[in-house]
Amino acid sequence: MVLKKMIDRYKAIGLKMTPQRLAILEYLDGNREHPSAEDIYRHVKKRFPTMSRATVYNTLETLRKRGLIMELSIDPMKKRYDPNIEPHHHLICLRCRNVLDVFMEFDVSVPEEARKDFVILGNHIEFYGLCSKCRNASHGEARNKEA
Amino acid sequence: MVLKKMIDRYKAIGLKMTPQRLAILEYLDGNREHPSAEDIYRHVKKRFPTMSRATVYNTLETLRKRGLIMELSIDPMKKRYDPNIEPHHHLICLRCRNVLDVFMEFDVSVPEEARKDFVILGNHIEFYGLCSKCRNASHGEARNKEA
DNA sequence: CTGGCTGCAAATCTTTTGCATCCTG
DNA sequence: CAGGATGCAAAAGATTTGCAGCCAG
Repeated sequence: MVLKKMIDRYKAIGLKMTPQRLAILEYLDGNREHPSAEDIYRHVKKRFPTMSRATVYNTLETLRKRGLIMELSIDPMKKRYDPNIEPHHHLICLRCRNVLDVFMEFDVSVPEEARKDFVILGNHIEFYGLCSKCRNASHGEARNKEA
Repeated sequence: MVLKKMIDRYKAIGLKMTPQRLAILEYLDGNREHPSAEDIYRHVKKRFPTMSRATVYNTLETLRKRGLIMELSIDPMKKRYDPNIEPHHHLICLRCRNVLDVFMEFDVSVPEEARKDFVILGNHIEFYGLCSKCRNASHGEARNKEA
């Protein structure tokens, strides 16, 4: 269970565990939907009516800074978050913006000369295309404006 | 000259060429800075004081839909645009968010079974790290909040 | 107890939209 | 001269910030 590990790490760093944060951590645990801050807010607010966006944003930023979650630039309009911090890549549906994980390693080393003056610390591959739902539907499901 | 080609294509599609749009196209022509809408707005406004953001956003969206420019999700906070529509990848500085082009091809094919139900139309690799400026400076240059 | 956390509100930044007017083709 | 384009203002969406009060450690 990743959640317990997260909580332990969380406390180990000296952060306080509040019920609000626990709810956020629980929601993120094992979540494969790459939710946005708003997604998270809407979800946790159900059981936590007093929850505020500020708390969600604060918590996400804290988790990100401590390396417990990853911030994704997959969506042009908003940040999305991934609780899976192991290096992996993504399949992104151009139509509905759903995101699937790709757990594979690729050899994408950039030759010395091409990266002169630039220290490469990691990489991330976005594969873009159409998920099965959107592929079979020339209508609906769309959350963006490809055209 | 890419600009002339852009203008020709622009007209060929049946779009009207206005001085404002020409200014935007000129600014984008050969631009390697991967500017945001605001960057473009600020620049063209200098010579075109009446220029409005709406015009910039309208034009960028039109260009994108017609495939004359690419919209990049490189920056978590805003869209950035690339007039170079040939497939290529990017080196992204985590500190100052500057972006360098990488004109290389990589073999990143995803095995059939791994992409079942997902039609892959393309890919884009983000290499993240530190540019030379930021590498040598533990201060300044920062446009974001890595920590 | 105390510093970090919460939540509300206000502010900021990016992008979109409505609409009257303008101007390219 | 028609329909697309412009520009202004207002709205919407995403995120940040200020601050008083709260609570986990």
